[in-house]
Amino acid sequence: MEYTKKIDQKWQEFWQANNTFKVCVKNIKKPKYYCLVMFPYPSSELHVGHGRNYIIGDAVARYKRMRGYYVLNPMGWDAFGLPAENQAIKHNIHPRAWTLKNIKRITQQLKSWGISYDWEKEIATCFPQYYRWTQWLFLELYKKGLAYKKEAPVNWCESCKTVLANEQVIEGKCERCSNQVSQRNLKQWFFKITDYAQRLLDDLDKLKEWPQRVKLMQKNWIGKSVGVTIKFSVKNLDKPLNCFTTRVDTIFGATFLALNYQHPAVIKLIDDSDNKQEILKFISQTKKEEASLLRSQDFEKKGMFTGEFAINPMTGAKIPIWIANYILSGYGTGAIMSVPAHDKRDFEFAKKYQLPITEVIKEPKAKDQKIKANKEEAYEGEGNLVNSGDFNGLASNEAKEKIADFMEQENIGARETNFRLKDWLVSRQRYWGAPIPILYCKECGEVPVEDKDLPVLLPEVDRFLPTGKSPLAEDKDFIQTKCPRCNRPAERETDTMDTFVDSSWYYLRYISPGQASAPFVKEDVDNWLPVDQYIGGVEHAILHLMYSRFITKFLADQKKISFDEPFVKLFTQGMIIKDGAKMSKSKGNVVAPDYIIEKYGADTMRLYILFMGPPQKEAIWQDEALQGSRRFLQRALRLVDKLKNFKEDKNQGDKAGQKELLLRKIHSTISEVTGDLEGDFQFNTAISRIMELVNQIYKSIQQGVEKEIFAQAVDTVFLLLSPFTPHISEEVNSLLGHKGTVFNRSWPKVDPKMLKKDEGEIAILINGKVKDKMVIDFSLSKEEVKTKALAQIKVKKIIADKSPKKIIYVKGKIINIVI
RNA sequence: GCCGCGGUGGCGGAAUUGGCAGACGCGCUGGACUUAGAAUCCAGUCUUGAGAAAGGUGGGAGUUCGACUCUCCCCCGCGGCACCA
Repeated sequence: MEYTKKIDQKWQEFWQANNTFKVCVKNIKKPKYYCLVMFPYPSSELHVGHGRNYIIGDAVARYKRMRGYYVLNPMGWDAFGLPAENQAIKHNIHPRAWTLKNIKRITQQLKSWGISYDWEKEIATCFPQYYRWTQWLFLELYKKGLAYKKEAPVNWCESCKTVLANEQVIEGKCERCSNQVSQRNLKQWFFKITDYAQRLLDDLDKLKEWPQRVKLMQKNWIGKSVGVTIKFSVKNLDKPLNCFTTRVDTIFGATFLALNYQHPAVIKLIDDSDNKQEILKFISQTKKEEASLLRSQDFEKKGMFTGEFAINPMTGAKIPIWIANYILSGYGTGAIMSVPAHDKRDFEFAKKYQLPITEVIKEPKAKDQKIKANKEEAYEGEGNLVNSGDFNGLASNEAKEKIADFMEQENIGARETNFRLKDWLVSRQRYWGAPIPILYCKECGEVPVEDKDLPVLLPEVDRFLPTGKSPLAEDKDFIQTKCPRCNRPAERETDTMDTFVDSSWYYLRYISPGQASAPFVKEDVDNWLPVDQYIGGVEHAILHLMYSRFITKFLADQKKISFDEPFVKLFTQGMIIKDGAKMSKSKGNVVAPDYIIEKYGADTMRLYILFMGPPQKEAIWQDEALQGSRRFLQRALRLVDKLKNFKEDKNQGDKAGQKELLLRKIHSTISEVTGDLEGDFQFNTAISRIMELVNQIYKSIQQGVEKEIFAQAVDTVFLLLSPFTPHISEEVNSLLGHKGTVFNRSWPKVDPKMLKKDEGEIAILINGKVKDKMVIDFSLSKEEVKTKALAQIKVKKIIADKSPKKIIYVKGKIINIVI
């Protein structure tokens, strides 16, 4: 039997005609399994580098189905957003036309790969029937005070005349044109994800089946810090200066304060300063430097003394207040206490400006010469307190608590928790997104669009090129409307929403994609979610996966759904590398899947992609290695022909126990392949074990074996292969006389009797080195095995007159003789 | 700088409650079949060595009867964050 494109087509048509993968959400007859692959941006056609994602997902979905689950495997399009828009601009067509063209093309590609989607569940975020509910979500958040507008600095690319999402700023430069990105203050919409910071952090522990590194990345991104905010009183200020620290144990070493130039107290502090003009000059210079965002590498710490002093509340010392360019405005209070002896940044600054350095922590086990008498570097570790009044001698940990207690008692400080996580900026001054459903009325101010007036349709505009203002702002018909409260003229918000808002809830929509009266049906969503297996690239570890968790928690709080984590199990696949780089169009190293499918068939490509290496690690594409998969499939298919023409030689008998050998191999293969798939989707080893089984079948038929067992072996091979090579497996399944689709058959079962071994080969080690091997009965005792081993000729020769000191026997594996 | 992941033949990669390193595949070498090629089949393929044998999982130490696997130190590569007080 020859594997041709016709087989692919035949079975793809069969699946479509028979609705093989259609799921009726209301009718769950078996345990459900929601398998979800992150939906793509349809901004270009797919290459094999993209393919890995969908092929892994498909293998999982097909396998789970054969394991008896009712599997939902949907697909849709993250169709709004900058990537699609940028491509459309580049090709000078409307983003909608470009997007729809790509959707059509990618759909055809996915179908040609034999991906088993239930296409009736298809969604696209750019259609009004979808984004109507994205707008609904915005309004739900708005009603709860979790969507709000404020002025904030955003990333701005002057060449593209647009704001950029954080993820589009790569090393301070615009992803598209490599221009340096600057910061601008604009009035923007935010979602208050910070309200959920603690829960997003705590619930990471619930996600037992997420990769550790993704959880760590989220943890670092949330960046929780526990510490104390200390009040430093200043003579000329009516309010004290608050400084947050995680190292309150070092307070006695705080020898100056440092403020960001934007700190509200700065104006007052420098008001009477002799060199006010100089300070103002310094501030404007700092501002300029900060806007460049390119300050990471050769950033030089600079600062100026304000002329004012604060009082260290513990020592009572007068300490100078500085403005410094290394203090962040957006974190803590924008002011810090500087402890140069125990913070390397403060140390560097103090050295430069000759500020006092007071050591207050002694490194516990440090040798005397290592103690920073020479003050060449800051000691940032913990230790015991010195020069710290009543707290001398305490260990850092204990001191932190005691000093915090003391400060709270004396009202000079209070315990506080800070997060690095910032609120989520969701507005974009771009065309291709869901309009933000807000209007502005002269009388009533900011007014949400009424639910009955949704969707706020994205208008057709002629010019959607970015200018810095939303293209919607040029459409008078769009802007002008009436206030639903007072019926007076009002204007619409012209910004659109970040595409990550669209994708923060799409997994809920698949359950009832056509639902017109609600975003989803609670009962159905509760039945089908959370997603059992989510599959996608690690590049979404923080953004999309954090936003989705946030939105799910919010909807759970509103009792719209009954679960508060969207994805039970997460799998992040590695990229495909070719010629030393990630496969991408811009690098010119893409491999077109269409060509491979045309030449070798979809299953060859699928098998190769799964066989390349562990799916969670990056894999290197080698054109020649593809031949191996092809060769293997042909070799396996030749068995089907051999089986058809097989004449069992009854006279030959069971040479060398082939019957038992092959039966054992069948069952051990089933067991191992199943183990590989139940584990962390080790497709590569699963496939290699099936290859071994095929090799064994060839050996066995050469030796002579019963036809029945030969047939069973062939059937097993193609059953085990079916999640990977569905077209070929369907074809063989029907050739072997089974009716209908192979995916209605169940996964082969292991006979545990076939795994047990009564005898086998073990290695004989002498002093830990393998010297010989022997076949033994596993029921033999240690003594019997020892006697047998010592009787081996080779062993005798090596041991000679020496006597064994110790013998270790590991049943079924090794015997080690120590001499 | 901090955090995380990784380092095994010519190549992709197997093997970890410590127990025969290199499964499976690619490539390569030799042979069979063939007018010839393709395809297929057989044998070989970690290194040194004719062989016996010895060495070998980034480097160095350690624990152990036994270490790719565990501990400590170091080197290299990749990814994330990057002045978060």
